[in-house]
Amino acid sequence: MVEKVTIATVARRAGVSRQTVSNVINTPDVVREETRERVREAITALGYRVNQAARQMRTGRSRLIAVRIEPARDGINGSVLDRFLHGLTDAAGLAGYRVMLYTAADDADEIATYDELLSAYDLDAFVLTSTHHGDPRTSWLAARDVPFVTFGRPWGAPETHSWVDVDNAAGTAAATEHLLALGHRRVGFLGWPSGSGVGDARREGWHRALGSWGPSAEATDGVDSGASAARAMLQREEAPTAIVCASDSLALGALQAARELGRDVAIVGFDDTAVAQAIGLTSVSQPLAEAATRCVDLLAELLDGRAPSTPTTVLLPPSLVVRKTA
Amino acid sequence: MVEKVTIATVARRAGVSRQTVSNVINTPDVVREETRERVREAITALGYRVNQAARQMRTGRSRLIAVRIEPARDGINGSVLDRFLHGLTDAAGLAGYRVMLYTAADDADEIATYDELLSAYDLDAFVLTSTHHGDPRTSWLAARDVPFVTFGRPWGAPETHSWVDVDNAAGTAAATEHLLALGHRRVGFLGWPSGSGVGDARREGWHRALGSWGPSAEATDGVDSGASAARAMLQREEAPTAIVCASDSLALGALQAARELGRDVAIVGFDDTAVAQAIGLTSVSQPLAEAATRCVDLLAELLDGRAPSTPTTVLLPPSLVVRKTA
DNA sequence: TTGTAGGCGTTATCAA
DNA sequence: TTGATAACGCCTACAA
Repeated sequence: MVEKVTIATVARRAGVSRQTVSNVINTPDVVREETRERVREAITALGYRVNQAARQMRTGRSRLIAVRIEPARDGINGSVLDRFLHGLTDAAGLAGYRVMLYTAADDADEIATYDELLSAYDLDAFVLTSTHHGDPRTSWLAARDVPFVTFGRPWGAPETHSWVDVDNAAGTAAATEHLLALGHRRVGFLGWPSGSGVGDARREGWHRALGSWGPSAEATDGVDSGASAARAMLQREEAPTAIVCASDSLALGALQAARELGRDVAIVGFDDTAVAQAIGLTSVSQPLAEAATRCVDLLAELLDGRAPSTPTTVLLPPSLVVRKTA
Repeated sequence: MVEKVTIATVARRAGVSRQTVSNVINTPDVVREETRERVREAITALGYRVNQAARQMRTGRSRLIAVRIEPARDGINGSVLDRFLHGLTDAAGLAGYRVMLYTAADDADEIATYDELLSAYDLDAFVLTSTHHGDPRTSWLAARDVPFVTFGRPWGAPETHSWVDVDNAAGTAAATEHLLALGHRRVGFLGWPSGSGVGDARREGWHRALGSWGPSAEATDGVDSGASAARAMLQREEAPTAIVCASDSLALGALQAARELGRDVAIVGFDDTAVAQAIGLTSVSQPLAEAATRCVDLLAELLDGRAPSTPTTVLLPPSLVVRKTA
């Protein structure tokens, strides 16, 4: 084991007090240039690094942010969170923060975890994903003045906190416009049952781009339910020649239905998951790495106390990845 | 902000000294039952929780373990790590540890990160994934007496540390036996170029179950390269009627090739990724949650100093998920 | 079995 | 501009 290098070691080597070393690290401009240089040399020569635990004891801040890792329920859509997490870890590292993971079975469980993480580890902030209507997590955190941002807007709630989200409606709108440009006129929509925020926005984008209501159907997320809903839609009169779907799972189902029926239907999915890449499904892609970076930016603002009085909101445009199915 | 509850608050409320409270927490058997109960009541009544930073200052241990989150390079295989991470976070939580994430561009970068995490956060241990031949990470950690386990055996290196791995050969062997039981006699193998440890083991399992060498081909991982390798294999004389693949990506490629050629070929993939689930691909599934749990078990052993003198190794059997393609 | 004293490495406060 | 001192919350050693 290497001899532990503390601020005292550095101070001795540079011939200054510990406090001066601390100042060089935290408030460099208050130290005379010459002294500062001497201390910096000592720091690099000794390979000194601030001990976070000790710093945390004094400052009450841990430079740790927490995010929940959800089980990949669907499998297909699981990798979305994965990519977001990677981006978050990268961006946080650049800003001098580390990411801690936790799991939770539901909202109540998650709130209990906040409580524990906060008192045991002095967590600096949280990043919440999968926001939804009536989300109890944000108000719990807000009531305790715990800094946080959400990836996903506060559905149905007042915008009292900063958030980052992807413009879901713009995504399906772009998909619809792409299909219209290809010459399709009867562009259908295969979405989730209404009430889910994200799902409603995706339907809304399709409707807006179409300028009217085309054929549409609802199905819970999944390949099989998507297939049967698509089958029904394709067997109606005035069946669509193209379908915009709320997810890659639904799109995959639609693809199966079209194939079974021997119909040539253009299909666009959402999320650009691995499945889409693998089978050549045209899909709407969320800028997850950028979303993660923006989350960290907002968090850093909050933590540095330089946050504007009104919460910042960031709406990122998705992009359409055109492949073989449309 | 709620008033901070420290060990002193608890001591005051229970009418004992701080030391007694500490004993109740860390060495309960040394405290008289009656006192212990009184202290415990105070702890729950006040909602007291040990402050990890302060504890860490004294003990030098952080109850934090770190694991690298890799970018989902392939997309298809990316979710494997995701599921492992989720299991790890769960298991670690149960054992009183938290998981910290980091990213790294390559082995050297990862080693630099170890150094930083160790001195700044006093990390207790690391979980390494994606072990490979000539892996410099394990020796770096071992040289510094840093506790770690690997998910993946030490390919080509002496077994000087504990590891958990999935029996890759058993997976492809089970796939091959399944195909033989279905009546196939010419069972081929589509794998990665030799030299990759995991890939070689998967080929070996196929060979072992077959009892001889059948038709085989090599391709770098990916749908397209898998498709062209499979196409070539299927166009040879004595073409296989079934193919065991080293990954779902390759399997997907093989599926495409078979369809193009109008051939009815049974296909089995590896990893049971989202793609396999979505398209009904029969695939070998790794018990990732269990692998994660075992990693935490081994780590806990190491950290509690109750590790056996020889490293423990755990080899988990994968299972075959039979779907439509075989 | 319980209590007292001291120190882990850092930074805030205040004095020089 | 720099330095001395105290304190963050906890645990180890030792004394009672």
